[in-house]
Amino acid sequence: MPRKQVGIRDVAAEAGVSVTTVSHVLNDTPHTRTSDETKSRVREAAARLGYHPNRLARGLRTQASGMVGLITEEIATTPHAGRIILGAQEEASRHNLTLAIINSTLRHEPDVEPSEVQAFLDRQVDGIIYATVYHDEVILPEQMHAVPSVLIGARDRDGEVPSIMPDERAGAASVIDLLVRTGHRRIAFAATSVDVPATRGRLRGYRDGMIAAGLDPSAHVVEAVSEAAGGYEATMALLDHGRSPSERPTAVFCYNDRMAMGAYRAAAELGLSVPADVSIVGFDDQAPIAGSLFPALSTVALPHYEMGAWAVATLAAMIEGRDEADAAGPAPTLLPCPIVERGSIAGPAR
Amino acid sequence: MPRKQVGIRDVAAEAGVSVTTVSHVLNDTPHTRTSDETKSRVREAAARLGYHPNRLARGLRTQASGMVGLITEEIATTPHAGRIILGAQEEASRHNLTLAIINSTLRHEPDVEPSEVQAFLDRQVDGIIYATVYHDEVILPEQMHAVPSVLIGARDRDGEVPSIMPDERAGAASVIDLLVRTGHRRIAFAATSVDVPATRGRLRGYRDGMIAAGLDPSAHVVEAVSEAAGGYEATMALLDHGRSPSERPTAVFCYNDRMAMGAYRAAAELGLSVPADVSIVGFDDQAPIAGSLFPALSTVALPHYEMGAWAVATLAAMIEGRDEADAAGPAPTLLPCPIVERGSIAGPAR
DNA sequence: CTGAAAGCGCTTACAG
DNA sequence: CTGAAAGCGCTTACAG
Repeated sequence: MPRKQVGIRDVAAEAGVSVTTVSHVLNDTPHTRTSDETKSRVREAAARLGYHPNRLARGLRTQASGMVGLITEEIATTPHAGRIILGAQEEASRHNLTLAIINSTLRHEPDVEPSEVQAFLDRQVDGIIYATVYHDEVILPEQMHAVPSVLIGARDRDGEVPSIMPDERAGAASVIDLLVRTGHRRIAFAATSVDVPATRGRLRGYRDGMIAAGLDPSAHVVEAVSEAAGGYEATMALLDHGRSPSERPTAVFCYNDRMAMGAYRAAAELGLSVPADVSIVGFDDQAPIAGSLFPALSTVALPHYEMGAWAVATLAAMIEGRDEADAAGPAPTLLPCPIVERGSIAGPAR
Repeated sequence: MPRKQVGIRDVAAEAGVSVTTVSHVLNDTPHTRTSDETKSRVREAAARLGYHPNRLARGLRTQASGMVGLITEEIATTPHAGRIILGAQEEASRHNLTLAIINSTLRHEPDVEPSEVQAFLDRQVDGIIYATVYHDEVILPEQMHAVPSVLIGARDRDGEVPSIMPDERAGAASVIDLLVRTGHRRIAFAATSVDVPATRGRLRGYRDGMIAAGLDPSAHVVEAVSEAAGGYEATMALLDHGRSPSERPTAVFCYNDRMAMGAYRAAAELGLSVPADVSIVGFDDQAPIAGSLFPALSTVALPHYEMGAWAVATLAAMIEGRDEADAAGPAPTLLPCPIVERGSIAGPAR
């Protein structure tokens, strides 16, 4: 191992050509003719020396660092963030881009902190992704327009930056449709009341599904906190409200998997078996929960990986000035939330 | 907003000084005298123009990119990875370093893939972190020694790279000690048999704790798969083995939180209340589970955030050539696994 | 088909 | 106390 890093000059010397030629050969520069013999001399010299171009130097010269910056809001509190990062990273690798990450602490004002954007701009990133799962809208700082940018999980208030969100509404509607097709008619919704896009989208989807099936969309809706405890309470209220079995819901759609976890407990305490006596579905496909419940929970998955990948792919298109760049447009792109069927749905007991 | 990025030359012109002076003033270069009047002229000019030094150019010149690379193995499958990243990122910010991330797919050979290391080297990172949670030992590629490196969750077989691991053994022993002090004597271990550091460490810790209390370390150990289903089976076997209540374990220490989830279900089916009839403890403090169970699960936390932060802090020390760098030494540093007490431990029923 | 030279935006001996 | 100049390692018109 040579102690000093080998540079393009070393390769040129080794191959007996100029650095210009080395650069052209190694980069396959278009509109450049080099004899095959020279080409292979250069390639062999580079290989022999173990030459790897310095991306910093190249970036400085080409004004393109080959880096994209991902600002994640509260990666700490969202266990999903990992999959967004994974999707972004893998897509970045495909485009030969490097992904840098900065975590942003959650702020109460719905606007992105300039200092984190600036840190990336100082590094000459070619693009910036801002990922949030909490806001409807976000106000981007001026600086973010200096470079191609995309938004995950929020809409740009000014409508200038492409954004992507899960289609929670369609996801919820599709799982209601599945329950209907499985034979259920009294389908309850263990809802929650925090005013974020997810709560509204899932409620709308539930209503869409019920109405499409000709069912009453408000007869079996109960609100509770979006935790296991809330799911327990909501399900208790739903299934044990002094109702006769003939008017009791046969399926409970829970706002999220944590609530579904509470719903399982409520069912168990009421002596109801899942899914024989009551079907339960969740939302989120949250890593350890959905697969660890018994029976395993049927739920609706959030396309985190896909959103991360979409963000980088869109950025890459914008960076390369391709047409897809504008195709995104100001309205948020919606990504489907697929149903993950496991074992918690069955036809209603007759 | 000026369309062209403002450079040090613009600041020099605006302030009426040379770029040398601008650089000295803005970097507070030691052994350099500049009149206060000039200093403030420069600073004002920089502020007025909104000047931010190009880190790429600075990196090229100083041979220090200010970037550290984190290679995470299978971030996808380990929900914990997020906290490692968070710890690394926040510590990096403290050192004015930028964190870049590459995901590495899990390989069967216990050695790090060179191409991912090379990708970072090409970017002139100042240091590399390789994070794994699966291996005992890892064989690092030659190239990784070109730059300061640290290992998370694995030991360097060659003993050259500092590494950090959770002290699973001490963590397990401490929670057994807690159960003993709470009055338990028949403490079972729902173990698992995969041969990784975590299984061995937790088993040893369990034995340490039992022996320290003068109890039989093998009377109540059952092995099962490390999932909820395994925890259910193990707990069933442990609590319902045709034993009389007087010889039944009063506490079950589960290999991980997922198994604890199954243990809860087993207890419920046996009509045993947690923690009145049986105390249950887990390990991992896995995000949605531990807090979502009822009662909330007492468990042992893995120091993911701390390992990420330690890695960057150690790297920073090595980069700056400080003494702490060598203090780490070849033996893995062990980080404590703190007990997180929630509601699943109580004194044994008399 | 190949190369000399300028320049990306900084920092840093060195000179004055 | 301040500045002219070299150079980090590349790419890219441009010339031959």
